Amino acid sequence: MSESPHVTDAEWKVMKHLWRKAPQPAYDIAAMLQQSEGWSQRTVKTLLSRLLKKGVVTHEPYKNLYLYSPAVTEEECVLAESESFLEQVFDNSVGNLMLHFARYRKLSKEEAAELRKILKEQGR
Amino acid sequence: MSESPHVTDAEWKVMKHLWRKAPQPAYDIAAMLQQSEGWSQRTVKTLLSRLLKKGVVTHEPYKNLYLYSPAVTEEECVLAESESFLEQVFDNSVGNLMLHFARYRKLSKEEAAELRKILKEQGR
DNA sequence: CAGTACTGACTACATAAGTAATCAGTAAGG
DNA sequence: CCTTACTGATTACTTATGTAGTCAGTACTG
Repeated sequence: MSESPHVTDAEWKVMKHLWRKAPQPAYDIAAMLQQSEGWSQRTVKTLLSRLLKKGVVTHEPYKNLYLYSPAVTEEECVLAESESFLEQVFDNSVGNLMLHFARYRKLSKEEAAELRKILKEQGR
Repeated sequence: MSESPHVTDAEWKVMKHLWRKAPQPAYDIAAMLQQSEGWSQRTVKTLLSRLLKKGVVTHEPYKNLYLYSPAVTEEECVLAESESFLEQVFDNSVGNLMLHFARYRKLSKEEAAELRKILKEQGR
């Protein structure tokens, strides 16, 4: 089930739109991505078909077209992607990963506070 | 210079060996990866050539063969990979990334302490 | 009811990536 | 010196990915 087949970069962008709002007709999704990415409608259609085949999105007939929806939650995808990244780049060491990002990218005050809270909770 | 051309999953594994120890003859690298990944020597040679062409590794003649060395540091690659991951999956929000990993993966006491230190330093 | 404008299905095509075989050169062993 | 065992270079082949075109069906327009 959580066997998410790899979602590629381009496909990921499609998913972002679907997670934000679903169900949606291909047309609307294509329109957005045409704007943001400069892709042709065809390109978006192709990406949707591939995502369908991979089982990452579903569609239901609506009038004479289909309405697309995500079949996996964003959380699941983020998790899968994160795990593979963690493994490949940081040899599965969350510690190193966290240190890396803490060093290279500043957190906002709020984020830092939130993070401290989580650390504290995990503390005991 | 830091224009690291994308290093793929398979190539990344080769780099790990090179970062751990260099310079090394192709033979040694291939032997290790044959063990750990079950790849044929040919496969490793191919990966090395591609890395060479991308300029991510260099080689110097030694006797009748070449000794390979990384041309970019692990830090550089980790950084590049991390930036693109951060952007794709977390829309460039380090905060969200950190929260995600803090929630899904426990840190050891030492790591948590180290992280707190960094947070504190950044605090002011 | 004929034309227009969309839609999804299918097809296309170049480049990347994973995985490996063939080939020619050379150093070491007998 | 000839065979053997390696080496790097070149070539190969499959699947993935990015990007998009063609085609047949259908709903709205007039």
